[in-house]
Amino acid sequence: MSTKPEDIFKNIVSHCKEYGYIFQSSEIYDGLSAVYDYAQNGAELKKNIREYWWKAMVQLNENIVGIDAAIFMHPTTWKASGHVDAFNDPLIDNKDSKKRYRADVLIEDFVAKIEDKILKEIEKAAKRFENFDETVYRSTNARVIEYQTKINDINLRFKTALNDNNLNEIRQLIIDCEIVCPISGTKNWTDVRQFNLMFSTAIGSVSDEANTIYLRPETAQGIFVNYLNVQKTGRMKLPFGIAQTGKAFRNEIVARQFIFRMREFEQMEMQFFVKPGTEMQWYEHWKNNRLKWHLSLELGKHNYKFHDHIKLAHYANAACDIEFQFPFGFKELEGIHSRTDFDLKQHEQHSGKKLQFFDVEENRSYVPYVVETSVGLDRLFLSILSAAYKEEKLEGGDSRIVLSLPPALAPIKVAVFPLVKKDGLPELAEKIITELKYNFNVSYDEKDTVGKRYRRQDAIGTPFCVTVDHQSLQDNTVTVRNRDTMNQERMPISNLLAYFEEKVSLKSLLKQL
RNA sequence: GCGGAAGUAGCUCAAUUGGUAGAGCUCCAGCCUUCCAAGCUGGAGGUUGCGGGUUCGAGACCCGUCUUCCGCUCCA
Repeated sequence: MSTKPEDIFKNIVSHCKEYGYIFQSSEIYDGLSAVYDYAQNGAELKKNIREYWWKAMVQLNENIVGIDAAIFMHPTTWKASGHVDAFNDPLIDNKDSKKRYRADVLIEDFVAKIEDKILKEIEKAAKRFENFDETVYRSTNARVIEYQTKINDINLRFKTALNDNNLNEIRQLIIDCEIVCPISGTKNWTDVRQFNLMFSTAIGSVSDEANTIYLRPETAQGIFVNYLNVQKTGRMKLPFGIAQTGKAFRNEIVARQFIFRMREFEQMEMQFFVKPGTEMQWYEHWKNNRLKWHLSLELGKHNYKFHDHIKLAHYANAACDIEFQFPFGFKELEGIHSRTDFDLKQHEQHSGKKLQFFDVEENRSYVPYVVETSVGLDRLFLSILSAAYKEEKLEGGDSRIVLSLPPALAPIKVAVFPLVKKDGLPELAEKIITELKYNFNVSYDEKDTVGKRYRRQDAIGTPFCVTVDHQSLQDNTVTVRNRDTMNQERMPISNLLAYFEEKVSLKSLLKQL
């Protein structure tokens, strides 16, 4: 087992498979690229993370409610959000420089270059002639006319090709224009390919273009389209938030790094609706609040940092990421964006419905501003797992692999062992299991030496092991072994429930917030 | 998507020039009865990712394909 930093990530990925956390999707059919399944332990951990987030957002904040909107949404939703137009780019690669370009941008840049030439001609002419009339010049100068004709031809072909979705024609246009790659200077182009970031499918049993719907690329729009419904039926007043967890789907060009970037993934988002003008104050509030939530997991303060966006998306007036130090470097974990009133206004326009809030104090209606917190559940899962994964060297040359998961998030909270498989010890252990199983996920193991059983539980991150020995039969006490310290403590069986309740429940995490 | 590398048991890896697919760990059934892995016996587990080709013979060589890793590229 190597401890070189570049190997740690590989080891974590293997560990995930070997101990039932994450399997590749459809593995028996050679797998499906960038799609993964959560296994028996992974599903528990993921569920616990989701629950912690949900309680921190919804249960602890009186003015935040949660919804569960459908993955299928009316197609117009994605026109309004900008996903249909903004993310359907025809792409082309130069085979020599290996650089990728948007085919439409290459053509537009080429057209812009010709237009520059026309402008230069006009500039020169304007200096030469008095009483210069640009319109006349444009319609009479042979060179300008030639340029303009070329532009018109290109634009016509380009427009037709786009409308017909004729990717071959777009490529031919690039070749005919003799457009070269600015890096390699060659015209050695691949085919033009369309990358649709959204997955589409057909609703209804008869396939028909009009029935195309998309699998949502983000959960946020499910919140925006329900803004008014929730505000009215929940009698919500600004500022208030709507939270949601759920699957989203993106047809990534390159999806890699295990579960960090998957085609199907789960988001945990909260859209916080505020009075315009107060958004920066709430933006700061949620930045701090969300970082505090992450730090409560005690995975190391040094593993987190803010990354402010300098280049903002079209809908935002402030944005930052909370980044986490993954084994492959600092990467985005959660985004906090001040989205202005962009989304609600877009939906107002496309739906024709007013999505406003009546402010009693000001006696007027307005479209609220939105501050968004959006965290990837799968990335959060990976961050927790990779921080928890430890290859320890113990005294005496021993080593062990332990997942030091936050106890409240561990898939199994307590394992119960009979020290030996006889003398009535298994029976007493089973009795303890029965007492604990209504409160916690518990596990029983009687196979192999007790030391081996401890290691097995360490590997899946079980925070506590209870061992029943011969003394237990006499005085009803057992030993409780701590995963991280490996220390043992003897206590009465009757104390176990309260002891574990304090150590492994979400309550202790929530109280830190 | 491009370039490079890889794919053999659940895991980690062997298999000389192309010549009978193996080990350790894990797992299962027992033995032992032990508070921190690696004691003993037995057992299960493989069309060598998949498909084709060359060959008397392919885990190895060739072609295709799928998946993974690294770099580039893209990223709401």
